[in-house]
Amino acid sequence: MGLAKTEMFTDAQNEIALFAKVFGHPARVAILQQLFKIEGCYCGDLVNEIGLAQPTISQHLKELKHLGLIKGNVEGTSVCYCINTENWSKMKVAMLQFLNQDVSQNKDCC
Amino acid sequence: MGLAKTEMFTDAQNEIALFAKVFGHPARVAILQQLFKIEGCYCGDLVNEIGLAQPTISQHLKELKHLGLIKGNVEGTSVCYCINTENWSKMKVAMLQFLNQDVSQNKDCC
DNA sequence: ATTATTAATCGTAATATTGCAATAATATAA
DNA sequence: TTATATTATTGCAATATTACGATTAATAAT
Repeated sequence: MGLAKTEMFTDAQNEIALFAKVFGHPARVAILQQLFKIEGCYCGDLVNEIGLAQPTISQHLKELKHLGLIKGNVEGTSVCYCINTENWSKMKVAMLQFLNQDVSQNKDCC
Repeated sequence: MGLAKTEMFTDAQNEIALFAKVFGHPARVAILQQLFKIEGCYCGDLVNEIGLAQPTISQHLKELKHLGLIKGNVEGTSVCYCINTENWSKMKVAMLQFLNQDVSQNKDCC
């Protein structure tokens, strides 16, 4: 199969999984960290910084953009990428709610 | 390939990616939510609750256990699963640090 | 116009993931 | 001991992911 049965789960569960999935590769983690750190965030800079091939970085950027976590602006032959702060905040709401769950009663049931 | 070049990234980046990856499937999200919600957390209960086949649930539980986020205790023929609260907290430290990043200066560089 | 720069896309190989039927393993009950 | 209940493991098919070379597209510089 290789394909998740998303119809069996709630929208909230699928949303969390989608966001988590995109964070599930260290290259995308590194890209996002770099975008938070650097103001000038050209694609080529990320290729140099991270060390994967240009098409590979481009592909990871596409996934991040597709989820709305970053945006890219064409500047001549370059493309400037940066965090989509509004959507990042929205993502955080969902993820934090999941991560901040607490065991209701007895700490260790088993 | 299909295989991440982990050696190019920091331990912290790889750790975040590993945790995120395990949250990247709605079934594992659902399992964890159920374990937070219910005290008696038998494997069979999860099969009924979630609706995937028993081997599939068992496999997802294995991954969660392998990362240390849950623990399982044998009780007769059943196995009681629950959140490993200590490790969950440790995971949260790493994930929150990543999620709480803030853009340093100008909100939208592009 | 030609050439250089930069990034996206295509095609493909290698590997990983998901899901389940069949089976095995383990412990309890009769 | 034999049957029953519960979970783990194995094997396999379908699909997804990762990575990159080759190419294309688009703009800028000469």
